[in-house]
Amino acid sequence: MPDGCAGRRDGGCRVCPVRARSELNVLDDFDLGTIGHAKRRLEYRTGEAVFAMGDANRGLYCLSAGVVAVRKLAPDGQSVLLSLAYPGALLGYRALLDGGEHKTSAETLGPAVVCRIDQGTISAVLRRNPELTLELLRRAVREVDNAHEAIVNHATLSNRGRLLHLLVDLLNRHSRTDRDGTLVLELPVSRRDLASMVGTRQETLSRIIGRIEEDGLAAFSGRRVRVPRLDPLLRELEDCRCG
Amino acid sequence: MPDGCAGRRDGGCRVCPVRARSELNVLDDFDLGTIGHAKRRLEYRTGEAVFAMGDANRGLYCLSAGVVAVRKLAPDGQSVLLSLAYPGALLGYRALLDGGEHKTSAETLGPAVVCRIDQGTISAVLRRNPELTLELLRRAVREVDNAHEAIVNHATLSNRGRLLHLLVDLLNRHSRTDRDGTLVLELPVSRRDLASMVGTRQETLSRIIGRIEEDGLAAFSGRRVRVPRLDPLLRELEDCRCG
DNA sequence: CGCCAGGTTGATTTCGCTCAAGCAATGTGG
DNA sequence: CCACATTGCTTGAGCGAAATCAACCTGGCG
Repeated sequence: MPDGCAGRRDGGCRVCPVRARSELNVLDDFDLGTIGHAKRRLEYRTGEAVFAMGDANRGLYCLSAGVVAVRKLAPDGQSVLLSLAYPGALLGYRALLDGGEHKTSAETLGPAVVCRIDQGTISAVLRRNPELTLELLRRAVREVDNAHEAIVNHATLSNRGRLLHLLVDLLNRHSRTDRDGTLVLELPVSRRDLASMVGTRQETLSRIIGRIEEDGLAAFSGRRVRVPRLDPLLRELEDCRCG
Repeated sequence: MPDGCAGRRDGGCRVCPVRARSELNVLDDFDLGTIGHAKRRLEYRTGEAVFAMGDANRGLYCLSAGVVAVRKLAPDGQSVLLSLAYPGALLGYRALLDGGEHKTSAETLGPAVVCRIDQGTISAVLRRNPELTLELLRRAVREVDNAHEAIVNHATLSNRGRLLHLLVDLLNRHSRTDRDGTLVLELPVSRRDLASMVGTRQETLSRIIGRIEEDGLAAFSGRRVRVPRLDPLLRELEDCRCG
């Protein structure tokens, strides 16, 4: 089981420390009790699908522990990794709102725990709490902004620039500092997925990584990345943007 | 002045045929009266900015007539055309919601009329109408989906494929059928912007257009595009996707 | 031991970018 | 009314980056 005691039966959502980080934290005790009763706690192993593109909406998912990849399948079969979700993230809210099928798929990248709140319950709670709607709206707005930024990055940065950008993001998200001050990052994804996020082929990615290592910006070894100094990385990024 | 009698003083928003197509159509007469009083009708000429990236939020904009380009300025100065807005579209709702600066700019592509509802008024109306929040949420969700689709297209389609895709979109949006059955499309944007939407340089775009003309799929002449048959265009698009 | 998935490396080719010139339409000032 | 600049678009030549195809590691596993 992954770390985090979230989603346990005892106390339900009311005391769930992960839930408190999600948009659901605007709910009062009553509604938390309601969804705490109605929710189902689901445990996944690596690589399982929480939902898949084309699936009918079955409610709202609250990621309690683990990391989930949000992908979209292109008509030609190849998949594009759109984003990573971490504990506290709500998944499937888009399909919930337009009542249609999921337009993305969510797949665990490691052991994970997800709580599902069935459609009837969450709809009722939503109707009772405009606050929650507003919070979801803010979330959606952030997501639009992120997507726009991704589009702009894709249009203006080089492959190398995008990889560096992604690295900085991931470093901010989950890196620890070694005793000698180097940042250590455990990549949550495979090379293939990494390439998909950067928007290139895995072979090309491999070469880019090689060049980054030559430049001494970072050292890759399997899924472990060691970054001795963050500054040169950021400086490089600035150069990519403005040059 | 562009076509459409929308946004006139007489009757205010209540009778505005354009407003009825926007998310504001969930409001009742009372609230429509409120915003009808508070709104200001703004007339723009070609190429003027409704708001610019970095501007403080000044309320919600309802596009009444004309076409508006939504852009994002990259740090290096080049601009990326993210989407086009048509009458009935609400603009600036994202900055309104997170209370921060505009993260995109909106610029008229021709003479246009926009109604601005100041922040105080629209905020009050929003508080009173969870319906409207929900409607905006649906809108935001659609926008996320669109952005995701754009990302996937960018990752999987060729330049030619993306241009064809864009053409089909634009044909659906505003083309008229000639007497001999050919579709005639008046492009709302310059070559430069077209290139930005496709994600390429204008020179490259020019060559792609040349090849499309050679293949007899469409004839470009300035901003006028004539498409004799839609089917082969769609077939090509399918090929681009699956091949 | 052989197999296999995930990853790297190499050789080749294709594609799109850059720089540069050309061209048509439009505007401007003398 | 004409010389001249400006703008928007097209065309061309050369080059560099990345896709493609293919071979080759390397570690895990039956």
